[in-house]
Amino acid sequence: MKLKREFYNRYTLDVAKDLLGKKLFHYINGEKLIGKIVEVEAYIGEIDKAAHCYNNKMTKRTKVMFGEPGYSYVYLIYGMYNCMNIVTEEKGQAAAVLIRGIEPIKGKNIMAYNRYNKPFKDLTKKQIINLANGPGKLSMAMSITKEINNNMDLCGNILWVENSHDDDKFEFEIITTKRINIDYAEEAVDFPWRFYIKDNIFVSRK
DNA sequence: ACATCGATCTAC
DNA sequence: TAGATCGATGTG
Repeated sequence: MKLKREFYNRYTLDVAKDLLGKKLFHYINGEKLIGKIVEVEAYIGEIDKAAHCYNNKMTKRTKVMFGEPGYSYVYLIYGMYNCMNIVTEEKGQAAAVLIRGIEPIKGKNIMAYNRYNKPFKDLTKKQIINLANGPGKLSMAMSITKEINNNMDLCGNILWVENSHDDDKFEFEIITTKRINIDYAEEAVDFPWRFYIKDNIFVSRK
């Protein structure tokens, strides 16, 4: 079932943990690309020097994070890669969850072409692992770009998240760590706001 | 107008 | 471990 807005309208750390194991959908060119979310990070504007919206700084780019929960925040990083976030908490509270890793479920052949320009069956074991185990990689694999997918309502029919009965069958343990590549963020460097599924091979790093 | 830099990835 | 690569942002 598609997650409703109420799911996202909660404390960001809870949303982040609860997104693990859920499935990210992107309907594009008549095909459904699906990946299980295995790694996330939380960003909360008010107190978090690592967040683009730190100190509730609203710019053209960060505006979406101040809006309704359940919208996408997709931005370009290092001039080359897209990163996808999901806006959380009530309107006016700037916060989001960065999706950092997915396990490819459906549309694997398209993902393989998006990443390596060849069919899934020709991928090496290493390339399969590297299909979507990072925020830039998963955006490329799932054809998510800021031009098309930023500020998109996840309660719509293009980009959304679902839970399923399958999820209940698989118990998993959540590992909590510091976030990655935010060395500039002073005390926020140590916030334990990264979460991932223990032992899942599609997590970006242990 | 212009300088700076990044919630990354890849190849060396 | 360094280089790619460019839009957003801040400053003047």
